[in-house]
Amino acid sequence: MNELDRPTNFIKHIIEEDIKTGKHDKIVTRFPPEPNGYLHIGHAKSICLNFGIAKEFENAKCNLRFDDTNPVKENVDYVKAIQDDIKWLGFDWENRLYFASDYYQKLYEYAVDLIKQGKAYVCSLNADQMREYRGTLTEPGRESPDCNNSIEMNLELFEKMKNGEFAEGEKVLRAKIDMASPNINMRDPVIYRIKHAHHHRTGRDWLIFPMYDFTHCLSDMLEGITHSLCTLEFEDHRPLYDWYLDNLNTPCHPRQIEFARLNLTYTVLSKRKLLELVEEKFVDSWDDPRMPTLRGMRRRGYPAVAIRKFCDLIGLTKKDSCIDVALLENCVREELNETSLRRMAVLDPIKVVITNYPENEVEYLEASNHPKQPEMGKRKIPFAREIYIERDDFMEEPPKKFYRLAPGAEVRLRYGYVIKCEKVIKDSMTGKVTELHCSYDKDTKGGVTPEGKKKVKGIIHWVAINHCQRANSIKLYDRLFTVPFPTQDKDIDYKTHINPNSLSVINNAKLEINLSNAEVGDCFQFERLGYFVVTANNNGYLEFNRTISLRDSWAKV
RNA sequence: UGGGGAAUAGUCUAAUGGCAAGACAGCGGACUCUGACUCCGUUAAUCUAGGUUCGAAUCCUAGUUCCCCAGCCA
Repeated sequence: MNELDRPTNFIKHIIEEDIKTGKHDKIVTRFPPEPNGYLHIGHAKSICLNFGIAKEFENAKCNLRFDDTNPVKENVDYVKAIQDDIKWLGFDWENRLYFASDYYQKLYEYAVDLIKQGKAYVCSLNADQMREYRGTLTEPGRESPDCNNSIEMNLELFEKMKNGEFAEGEKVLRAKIDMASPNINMRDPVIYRIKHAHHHRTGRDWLIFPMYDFTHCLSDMLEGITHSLCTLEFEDHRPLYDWYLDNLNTPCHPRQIEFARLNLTYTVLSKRKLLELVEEKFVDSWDDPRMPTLRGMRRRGYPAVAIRKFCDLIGLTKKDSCIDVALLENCVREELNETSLRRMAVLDPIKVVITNYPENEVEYLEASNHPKQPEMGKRKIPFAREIYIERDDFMEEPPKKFYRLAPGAEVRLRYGYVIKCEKVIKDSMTGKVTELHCSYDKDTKGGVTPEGKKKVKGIIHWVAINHCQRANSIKLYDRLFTVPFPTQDKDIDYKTHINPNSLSVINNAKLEINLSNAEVGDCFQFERLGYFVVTANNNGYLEFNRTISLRDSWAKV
């Protein structure tokens, strides 16, 4: 590690220190998703952190562990999708795939141990009563009527819970800690609850399920996790995390460290809200390219490496923060700029006839696949008398500094000739411009400016009408919300800020012919427009998503 | 108003008692067969008030603001 690429954050400092002092000679982290939803960019922060530590430090590993302790919310589809997303992001848990449900038997035994020590009891209070007994933020709670029952009775009742002899909600197992604790998590928290539900891995073998706090610390311990990294809201669960480990006979005691979760401008990142967007049809699905899910971003065309780069750049602290989505977009552009082949495409075509160019002639102009990377090669583009240009690249009454085409004005066709607009033809009914007649200067081919002629500043993209490929659909995506902080005002539903123009579909785009054999997943830069990914090509039936536009300093003025 | 956390340019992150630095965003310019990319320049910050110290973003005291916690969710 040299000075420059030393990725430093407070957690890595702690780990470095733990290695230096000999507290640990190997490091184990874990990424612990609950399989009840799809992964989003916020999870990517945690994945990059945990797996990044495993990559960065010697003798370090990161486990993937599904935190599957709530059978009613979880299912195998999520389990599969999550693994798929992590692989796509570029990380590997090798043979260390674990499930909290694998530990159910051991967890049960630990719970029995707690009962035998007189530190856990079966409680008959129902949910409402328990809430009442718990007290409030400012008032202490009251002890459960069951908290002094005998160990024998508790063992027997817990056994019955396990055997399905009680209905859901009838009993719970609770830790006996302190009903007057200022930390509400310590007021005799629930350890096990009854759920007569089908679990995606254990089926009906278990009818009682351990709660997060109990499960998580013990799973960490069983796997020999050294540093258990989680988000800030678990900070006041740490005393409970430690309590379970301190009160059970365990070979190690992982350290929980909390960091701030990711927030991004112009988006929402809570599973609940994302689910709402899907269910209420604001987007098509979890993998809609407007979603901040990893699947959505993947479909949108975001490269995994760009997301990893982003996660490196944003840093890691305990401060609540909101990252400007422009930083993510910058990472995407930076990566795509390096790797994408250049092509030409006209999204909103207007016909141009080059009146002094011979009819029926076709010539093939040479164009480079990447202006800065000659090793990416060249290709030929057919040019003829009739072409399409972008409607935006012509203005009848251009403002100052408009470098493109206008009546009497000259512009260069990218990789081709300089043309001059001689005549504008309009629809007599609507007044809409339907066609432009231009002349070309044959001495200007391929970027040449003849001696004594003034250099033309404007350069526009084009395709030849009879030698192009239609794009059946190009989806243009924009930010999902119109305001940077959609959830900021608690009195206004964040969904009122949804951008009505977050998706527009173009059905009449014309592509350079070289795109006709593009393959699904290929990314291209359409020159002057943006980066586009191929989402379908069925014998010339072509579809694209626009991943992101190019920066456009003209649009600003 | 109980407990737990956090405060550095517009945003995010460094600086661990010794020149407040970097990225993104913004602005200006150069370059350019992409109004892209690249390059150069530039605006802009230590929550407040005291204290310790030759010296404080950093240590101490008091305050202010913001976030989290009362699921048999994670």
